[in-house]
Amino acid sequence: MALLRARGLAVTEQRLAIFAALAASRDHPTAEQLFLAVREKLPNLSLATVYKNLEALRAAGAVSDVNTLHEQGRYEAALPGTGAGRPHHHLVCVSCKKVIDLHDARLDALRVSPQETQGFEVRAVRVQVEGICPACRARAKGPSGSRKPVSRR
Amino acid sequence: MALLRARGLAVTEQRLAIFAALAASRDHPTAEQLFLAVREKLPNLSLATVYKNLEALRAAGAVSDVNTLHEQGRYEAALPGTGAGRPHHHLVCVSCKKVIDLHDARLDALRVSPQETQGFEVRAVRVQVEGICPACRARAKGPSGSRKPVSRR
DNA sequence: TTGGATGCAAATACTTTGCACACGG
DNA sequence: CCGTGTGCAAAGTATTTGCATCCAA
Repeated sequence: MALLRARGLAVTEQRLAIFAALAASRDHPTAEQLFLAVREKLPNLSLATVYKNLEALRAAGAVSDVNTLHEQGRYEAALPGTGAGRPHHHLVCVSCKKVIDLHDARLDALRVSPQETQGFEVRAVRVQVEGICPACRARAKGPSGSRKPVSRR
Repeated sequence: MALLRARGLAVTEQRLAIFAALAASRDHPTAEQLFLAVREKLPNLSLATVYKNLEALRAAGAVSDVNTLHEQGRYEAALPGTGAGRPHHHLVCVSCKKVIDLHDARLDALRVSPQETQGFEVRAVRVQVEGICPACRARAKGPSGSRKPVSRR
């Protein structure tokens, strides 16, 4: 809350309720699920408010996306025979959303112990390394230019 | 191609071109990027055809989504102080799209060597374990009922 | 010939934006 | 009081679907 005020964000009933609902939830709700949950308490809450708050809280560091890259589907060829389909991992630039393959035998060999998989039948273990790519790093500290990250949307 | 026919899929110019474009691409294109690329060769290709083919090829196992869960944003509370924000990993059911937290110190300790990160400034390493959750496993081999996976869309 | 595939347009789903009014600090 | 937040409606973007026609098998 002090965190919010420090960022110039007002502490409103809606904002608190949205954050509380998120913190209380043990799964990873979508905006709409949060909307439905919070609306029990605040019946005239609007879905747009939920989106605006999730974004505000994310910018303040109080909320994170479970899924970077959720904005658009991305595909890759995966033919078992061709090598294109070998399991591999990804390097993702959180600024420009670029995705680069990462091949690493050590990561491929990762296994998760059955006690931790809670009864799941494991199909794949994917490692996603998030960071800032060289181009975006250059842009960020850059010569002079704009500080705004590039959006691929 | 034999794979396609075995699945009852016809081998069309569009389907081949879409797959070829995907296999040729070293990044992880969106449906629209593929559409633009393939349209150079097949000018009256439609975007809907791209989507339909990606889905058909995915079902046949020739294409995979880089991102499971891309269909909707999912959030979690992440307050640095509260423990809610500790880095953690996820167990994802590829059938019903449920996401469950996975805490594992060994995974938290994963590091990727600088030679492999291609100049990225690494912010986080996230492990996503994909599989079929107990409920969906039960449903799949189930007593009698429908074989269709549940969609959360 | 026949069932699957294509292209178009319309429909749907998710998310963002503009704006008038309300409210926290 | 001032600036941010809210709710509504409209716009925007991503994806899916219906349907008439076309083409591979």
